[in-house]
Amino acid sequence: MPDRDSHETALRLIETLRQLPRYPKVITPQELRDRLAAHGFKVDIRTIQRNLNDLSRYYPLCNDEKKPQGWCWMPNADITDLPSMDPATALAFRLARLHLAPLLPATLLARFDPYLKAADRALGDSDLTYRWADKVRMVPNGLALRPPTDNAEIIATVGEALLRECCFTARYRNRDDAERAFQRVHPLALVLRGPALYLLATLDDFEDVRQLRVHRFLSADLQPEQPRRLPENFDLDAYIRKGGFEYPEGEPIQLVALFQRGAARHLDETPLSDDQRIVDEDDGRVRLTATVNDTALLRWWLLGFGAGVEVREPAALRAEMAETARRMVWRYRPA
Amino acid sequence: MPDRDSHETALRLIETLRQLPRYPKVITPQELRDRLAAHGFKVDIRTIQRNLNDLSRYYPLCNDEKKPQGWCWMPNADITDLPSMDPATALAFRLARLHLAPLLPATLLARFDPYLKAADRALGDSDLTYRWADKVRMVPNGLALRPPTDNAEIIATVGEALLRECCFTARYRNRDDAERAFQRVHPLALVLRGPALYLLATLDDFEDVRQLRVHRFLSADLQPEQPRRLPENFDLDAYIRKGGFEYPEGEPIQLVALFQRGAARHLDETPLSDDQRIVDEDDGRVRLTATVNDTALLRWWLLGFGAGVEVREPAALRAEMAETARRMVWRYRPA
DNA sequence: GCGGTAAACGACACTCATTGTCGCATGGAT
DNA sequence: ATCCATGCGACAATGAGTGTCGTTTACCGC
Repeated sequence: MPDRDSHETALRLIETLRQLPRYPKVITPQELRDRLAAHGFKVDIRTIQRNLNDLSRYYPLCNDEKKPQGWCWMPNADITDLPSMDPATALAFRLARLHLAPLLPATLLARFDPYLKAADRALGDSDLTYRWADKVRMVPNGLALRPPTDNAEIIATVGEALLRECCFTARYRNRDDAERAFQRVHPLALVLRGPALYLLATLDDFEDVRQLRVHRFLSADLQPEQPRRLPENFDLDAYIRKGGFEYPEGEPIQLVALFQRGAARHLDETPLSDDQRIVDEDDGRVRLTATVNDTALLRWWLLGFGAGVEVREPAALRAEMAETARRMVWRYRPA
Repeated sequence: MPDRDSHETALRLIETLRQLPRYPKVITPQELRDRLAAHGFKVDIRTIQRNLNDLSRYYPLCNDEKKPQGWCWMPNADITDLPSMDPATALAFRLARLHLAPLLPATLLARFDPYLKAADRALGDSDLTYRWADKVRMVPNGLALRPPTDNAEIIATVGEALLRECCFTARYRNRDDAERAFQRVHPLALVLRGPALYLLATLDDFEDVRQLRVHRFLSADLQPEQPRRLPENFDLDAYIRKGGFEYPEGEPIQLVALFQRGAARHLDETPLSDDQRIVDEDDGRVRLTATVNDTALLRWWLLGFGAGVEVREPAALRAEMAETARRMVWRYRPA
């Protein structure tokens, strides 16, 4: 792309900044030369050395003082977005952060911090001294469970192995605290259930698909040379649908239930299904009709209303609720 | 910052790209000159005009053909991160997206798309043809309610008014479908409850704080000149704590409950509280002890287990659960 | 329709930032 | 100790980027 007014230098410098990895990883000027050449920038190594030194005066770059220099962004370098973040996106990040705080492992959540900082900066730039902190909140509508503590490196390794479709070696702590070591973990998929992160994988030479809690790994080391083995006919969606994670997908049913008016209020605004209908009853309750899947979660959700709901149809579900209620009473029978 | 080897041009071009807003907004070369000058780059307007034309050959920029040209990034322009996204962050975005899909209004969720694209690109760059799509899933651990449909412009306007602490005019549809018009909405805070987004605001000349469902706004127009009025002694946290959103914060209690073993399994890994303890009982159940807040959500969560849980302490809560169970049975009494 | 104003743009010459080359210093490996 | 690769200072060449100026274009008020 050599032309008059091409700003080739500027474009190359931007590409240089893009190619630089963040701290733990580094890149040598030689490698950088190849990468840039692949993007159409053919320059001398000397120029790249100079550029890196120059750029490091304006951006938080650093290099290990090794012989083939390894350059990288400093670990806490701010993120610069092109185009930079607009207020609406900044708001989305703020709100997302509120939602995610109890849902994502802490180390993954921390990955968003530079973006949140970018959001604040994007706002601060335009003479708005204001901060979101005083202006957005979340009111939990579920019980806040503590997300498991985790290890940043291990999650990163597992994610990278999954991505690169290679194995990793690992030590793992069982539910009963027994420690096991695996020579080859063949990662198949990551599954989130609430805040819990599961890895589906086959182990060593075995064929069966196992669920491993990511936060139970004690160590994980990438084996880039060891390609992952994929079991024949593995179908992630089918695995989940069939109940691999305790929540098998149920059949669609036509739910009819009577709610106390207050209890069902927010159903108006966040409906259960697209075809949901709510009509007033004579006794002050409301009748909800909706097509939903017949799952354990549905029961759990209905039970949460306590005596605030009465299932009318289907009859089987009504019977089940009634039976559950009787067993609850029995639980609390006087001794 | 004029110096030998300063790469002043390149730095200025990067800053130019940063200052360019995304599509609906535009910036004129004149304004750009002032902005750049504020960052220490003093150049002729002619140069900026040239730069913009040059840059638009390499980046998706466009200008309305108005007389003072308005330049901007094209609406679907990809995001370039400096430093670019690493695989672990890309993974975090993927997982976050899974969590957020049912929680954020669609138009806010869409704000993340460029970042997800950047994530894919970051991976694709390093010869990994691989896509996350087949490898990450979420298993919902709550009933999936439909997030309300919303309007991108209205959310953006509300967010911006909140941020800039100015009013906006609006038309609003009440719960009972009556339409109201407000000359001045004074935005105080945004509150998320599940997927529902509420604006706390005072209206026109009134002093009382109202809750407005953002997705019920029919229109919203920013009034940048009209500064927001803040009621005296408004305390967002206090407002929520006192039950402004139906979930008043309860007193800490010492919960003791017996769970069926299977039901409590995941409590091991995502505890209720930091001091939670779980011990086996003789009858095959487990005894959970934890300090939690005595809230409606707690009841709702406990009820969800149906007969799978028995609250032992505190006595008041036990009595309440027992009473609820009796009323449930009564609900389902044979006609 | 018409003149006035402001912005955009083409042309051009100047200059200095950027680059490749070369030579020397440094440091690790054989 | 020697060799090789790398980093870096110096320097000269050149051409990219800049300000200036003059012309063209579009818009606005009268």
